[in-house]
Amino acid sequence: MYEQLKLDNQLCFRLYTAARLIAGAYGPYFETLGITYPQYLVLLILWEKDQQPVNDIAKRLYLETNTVTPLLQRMERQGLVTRVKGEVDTRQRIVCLTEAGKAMEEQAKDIPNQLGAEVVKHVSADELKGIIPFLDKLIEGLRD
Amino acid sequence: MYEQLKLDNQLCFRLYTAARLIAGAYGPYFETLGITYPQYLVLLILWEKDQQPVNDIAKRLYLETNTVTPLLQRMERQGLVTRVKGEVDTRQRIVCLTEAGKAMEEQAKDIPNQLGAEVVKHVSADELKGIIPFLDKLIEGLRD
DNA sequence: TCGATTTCAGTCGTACACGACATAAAACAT
DNA sequence: ATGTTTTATGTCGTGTACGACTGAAATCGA
Repeated sequence: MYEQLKLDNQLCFRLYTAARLIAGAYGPYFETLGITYPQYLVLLILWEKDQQPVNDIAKRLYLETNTVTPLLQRMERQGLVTRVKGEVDTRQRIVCLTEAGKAMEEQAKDIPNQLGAEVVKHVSADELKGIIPFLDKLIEGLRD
Repeated sequence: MYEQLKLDNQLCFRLYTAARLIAGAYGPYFETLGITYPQYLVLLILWEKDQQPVNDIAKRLYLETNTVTPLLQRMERQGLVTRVKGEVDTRQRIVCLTEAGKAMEEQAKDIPNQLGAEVVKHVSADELKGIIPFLDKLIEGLRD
């Protein structure tokens, strides 16, 4: 039995599990809104700045375009966004919020704090603050 | 623009991204072995203790059985495990390593350290140590 | 300027991940 | 003992994720 092969010694497993469980904790909120976690991330990006090409959204999420494209197509079917041909660069597809997509920001604005309250039951806000730079360095380092 | 809705203020997005990027960093190693990241986790569990029912594996990974079952079926097709009916409780399916599955432990034993060396290029080993209890508390709290 | 290269978005195939549901077997209650 | 409930596993449908690849458009290079 190699010590380094124990599941409990794997940082990666903890990250993978924590990410899934937190996404799961968002579940009830997203169900109400009729969206999923990755769709929520796309909305966050578009609420910050509307009308972005697929590529910018994908890069921001560190996802491949072949993941983001179907995701956006589903969001378009649900009436949250539209995808219009770029005028300057016709290869691009510019993703724009619909009125329904814009309106959802009001519905979503309390979600982070409610989730935060849930999380802080288990870990202190200070610990939470400490984790952020660590994850940022990790992400930056593995970005490729 | 609600401050709490900025992507950069979301802990969850960092966890989600870090988990995906680390799993991606494992990619080349797994490709050599012909397995995936979740399959690797199952192998870790079985290398610790062979012959476990589906449910124990699922609980250990915090996954649903309807995720683990197909995963095990694929691993069976690849000749890494067998799934035999439980003798005490015939509802159970006991998952057993094949010789190929056991042999893979030798092939995998250096992966964690090699990955660790990669990660430590970007974050110190101390920071890494500090993150573990945080993630454990988070996971325990959200376990449900 | 025009052929080679790169970039943008997309399709396709495979593998998770999970909610809803199904089925059989074990455990429980009366 | 037998009907009810719970448990273990599984199927099915939907939605990510990503590698390999494609087609069209922009860019680059000689």
